[in-house]
Amino acid sequence: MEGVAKSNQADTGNYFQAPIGTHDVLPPQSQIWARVVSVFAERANRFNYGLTITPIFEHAEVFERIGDASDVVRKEMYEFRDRGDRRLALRPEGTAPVVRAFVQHHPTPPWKVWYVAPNFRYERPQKGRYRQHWQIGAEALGVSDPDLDVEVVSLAAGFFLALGLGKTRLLINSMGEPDDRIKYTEDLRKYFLSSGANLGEEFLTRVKENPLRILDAKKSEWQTMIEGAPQLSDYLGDSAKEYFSKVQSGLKALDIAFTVDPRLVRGFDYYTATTFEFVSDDLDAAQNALGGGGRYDNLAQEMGGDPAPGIGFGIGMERVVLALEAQGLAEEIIKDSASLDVFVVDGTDDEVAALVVNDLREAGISVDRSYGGRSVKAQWKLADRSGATYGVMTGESENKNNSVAVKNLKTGEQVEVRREHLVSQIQNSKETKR
RNA sequence: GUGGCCGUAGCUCAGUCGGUUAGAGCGCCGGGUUGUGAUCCCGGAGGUCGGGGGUUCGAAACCCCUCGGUCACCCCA
Repeated sequence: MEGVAKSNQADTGNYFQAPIGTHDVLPPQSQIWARVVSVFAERANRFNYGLTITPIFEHAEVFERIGDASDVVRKEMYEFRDRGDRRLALRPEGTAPVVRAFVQHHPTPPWKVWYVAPNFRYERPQKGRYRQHWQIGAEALGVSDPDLDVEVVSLAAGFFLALGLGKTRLLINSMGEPDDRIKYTEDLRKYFLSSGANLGEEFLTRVKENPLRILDAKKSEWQTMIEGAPQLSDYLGDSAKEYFSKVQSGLKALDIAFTVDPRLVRGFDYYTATTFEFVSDDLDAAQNALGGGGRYDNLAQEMGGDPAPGIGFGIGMERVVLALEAQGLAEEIIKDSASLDVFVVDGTDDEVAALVVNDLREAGISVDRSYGGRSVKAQWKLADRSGATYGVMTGESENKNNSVAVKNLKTGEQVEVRREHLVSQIQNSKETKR
């Protein structure tokens, strides 16, 4: 967007809605997000990865290190100058800030961290692709060891499994060492120029700028030619080959299914050696990647730090949620997490109901009530709709006995319970339900 | 950035070839006697027909612009 906006949005009254490509996540949908994050956090903890929180914006230079050939940097960054005339950018991806933090703080390797954070990319939104999207991810820095590659992949794979997304497929590849890749890129360019010279301007531009990107293009006219292209695997040096085969045997040992995809090149220039991607067949092919990552052994150095290898991945929150919905798991999660134990109906004019609510809540029982002085009938209606297991009502006659009415909203059965026994009674029934 | 489709109540949608006060289901609020939900019955609130301009005696419907959504490409999570 250059210069002044073409039209005055105030005319249309559309200022007060979420900006294009962003959205609000509200209850009960947000329960799914909470579940996804907690499942990941729990697994990250088991793998001894610690939560890391980096700024939502960084100096633009941090992200420029992820590659000049990538569209994310070239045309999708939310870049701006602050009042001190610093060039800043909203985070477009999760790895660069973590590497920057590693370079800045010199933690003892291996430095194993996880994060959940929003990313920003200025692009046309569509299903599963937004201007603000959340990624949940993990990075392990300072050590180059195939076992660590396997650990990182296994963290992600186990996460999908724990969520019930067992059908997620894992694709892996090796980008080799920088020299291998340079040689390969040259040959690839030569091949494309000789065999695809008549495929148009767009094709030629890409051959020039980043021939690797042609490999995963979706254009059907290009497919035959792509299939005949030289394969990166034939260019790997001995050490890269050995590393990659160790990663593969490590995955096999852990029973993690994968497919080697020689055309998996991924979006950022910083990848070296292992790259991987998790795809879901439940999502449309246009954005079926749930997550992906790889090794970036030169990135720390490019940020001015001492050479330090690293590997990590990012998983798209919105896409995981889409996959859960496609699998029919989303509703289940929402149902599971909406568990109100008690709804209190206030049948008197005093403070008793408020006290009952408070006693139950302090005892760890989830409780709601109505406000605004509604009729008892209306309150029972709300109790029903709240999904609570029990309705508890205060009333004149119960007050005389220091008791409340407790009604099982599923069975309709109702008993009078003395207030000093209420908490233990509800707690016991919760226990037996399990 | 390019192209296709779409925009009527909180939600899902109907609205015939342009023709009076724009409808339904669900949801929401209230009532069906004095303190009891789910079913049933009755009533009610809620709409600048995304916004602006135009054509017309007359526009939710037709045209243009714009905002937004959606899908595809590019690219990516």
